[in-house]
Amino acid sequence: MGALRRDFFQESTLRVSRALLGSLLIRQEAAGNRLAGWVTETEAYVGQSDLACHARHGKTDRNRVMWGPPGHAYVYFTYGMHWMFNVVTEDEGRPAAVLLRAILPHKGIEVMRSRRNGKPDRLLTDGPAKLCQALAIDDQLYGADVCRPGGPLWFEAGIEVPDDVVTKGPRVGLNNVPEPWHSKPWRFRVERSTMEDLVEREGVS
DNA sequence: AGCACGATTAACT
DNA sequence: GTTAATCGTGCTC
Repeated sequence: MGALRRDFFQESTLRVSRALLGSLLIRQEAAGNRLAGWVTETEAYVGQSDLACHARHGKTDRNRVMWGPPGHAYVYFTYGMHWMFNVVTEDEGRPAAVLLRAILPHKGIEVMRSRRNGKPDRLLTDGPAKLCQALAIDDQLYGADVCRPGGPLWFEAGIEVPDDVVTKGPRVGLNNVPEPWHSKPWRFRVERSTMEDLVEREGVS
């Protein structure tokens, strides 16, 4: 299984968003914990013209990493309590990123349970802030290179997800975003149970 | 300097 | 279905 390289992310954000489904997100902590999960939900945020994208106001201290080279982590804090994790896409100078919205836990589930305060397993990583809590992703990982296996965070090629089980729909949580951006079908999702079936079929232990 | 609001979550009716 | 929690960010004055 190969790690996803920078050229994987230096691509159309919509294609990267779709292609990340089924890949394995790996979090290696300094303390020694190795956590991992299969990506089951993403959203694409595409440049300054996309009025849902944080790049819409131009480059700021918070979003500057989106203007940098692809394959780096854009981590931000919101609602006064939650962290969100994105991967920067497209060519350097073009601000765009994919938001990681959900994963299916694979390794380190005990650690995830404790971080998530003993919540039921199906609620451990089924939201963008939940997966950040479970994987201990916060501002320390701002700008981290996710193309370095053995670093704090990277992706490996995982399970192939066929088109007929992928749901495309509008991005969620965009309260004051005008059309047409509000309704662009830039959210990509696989049902948890479907992902479990695909994993089992693949015979991954 | 002040203010409205957020790429959410959990708890509640 | 509704709503509080909680504070950094970016906009307006």
